Amino acid sequence: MERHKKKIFHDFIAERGLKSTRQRDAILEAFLASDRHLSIEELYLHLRGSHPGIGYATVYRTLKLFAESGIAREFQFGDGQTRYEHVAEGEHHDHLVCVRCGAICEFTNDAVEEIQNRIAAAHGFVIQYHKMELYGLCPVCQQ
Amino acid sequence: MERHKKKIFHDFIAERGLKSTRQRDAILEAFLASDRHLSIEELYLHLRGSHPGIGYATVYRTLKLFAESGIAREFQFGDGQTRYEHVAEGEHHDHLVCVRCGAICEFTNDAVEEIQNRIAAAHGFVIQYHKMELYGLCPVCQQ
DNA sequence: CCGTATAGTGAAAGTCATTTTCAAAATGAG
DNA sequence: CTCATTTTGAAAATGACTTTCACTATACGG
Repeated sequence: MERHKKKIFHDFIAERGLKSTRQRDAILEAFLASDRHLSIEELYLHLRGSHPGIGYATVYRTLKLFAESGIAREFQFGDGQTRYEHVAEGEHHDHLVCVRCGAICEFTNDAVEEIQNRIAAAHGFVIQYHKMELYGLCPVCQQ
Repeated sequence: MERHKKKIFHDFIAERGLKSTRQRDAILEAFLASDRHLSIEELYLHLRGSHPGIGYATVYRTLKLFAESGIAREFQFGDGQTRYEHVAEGEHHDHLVCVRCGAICEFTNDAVEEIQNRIAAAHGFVIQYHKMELYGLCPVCQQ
């Protein structure tokens, strides 16, 4: 899976005539090894340990490339920071977000996909993707 | 309905020991008379016509109060601006967003509420609210 | 290997939406 | 009306990103 994503990204790089650099590899490595739903700042701080000298701007630019290549997806949960999560081919999931501690939990639900299609049809939209987020208190924060 | 929202807001103001000012009234008026899903900038520009002199900061501050009082809800659709929409008591709706022209269309669906409860129960969350957004092409943008 | 065109990098400056600061003005309880 | 308190507008500050720019690294054609 990780090997697969690396290949996807390298193919993407090659296809666009971009170059493979130690920074991009380091960031890809860190991203794949990371928790899902990392913010750029979190990833940047994480990287500083093993690869000092990698700049903020490079992390931003590289994460954008990940998103374009399809191995990552941008996400915003209202805390003002963009987060990037891993994308598994063919799998779609949605999120539960704890309003107190910020914990993010994933779930998949087929019924959601079905509803989406019904609603889209009713309004004449051609859907490309959807987001569903449930906000509330996680088990821990309920005390 | 609008009268009702004004009352809710004034009660909220009173309850918190805040003051009622001409600016807040003007902004409330403009907000209630507006299209739904207005960004702060749009509302600000709209207000400049009838109430020049109202500052950007005041519009921001006041919209936040609307959200706190429950008559408005903050929303982000990935275009970098926060939008505020009217909240009708007891009614919840979700959105269809056109990825090309930015048109926002509302829909309500009871099945969504039911799914939400099932998923929340499965993960031990106590849900406070949810967001569901379907992104795609609106009928016009499909050509 | 090596030269070179081209892309990438880091630091710092620039954006842009939103927030805060602060001195002056308005509100409203008494 | 008085005065503590809240608001306000303008401008400065913030914070998350983006761009700029001079310098460096990559990779393809010899």
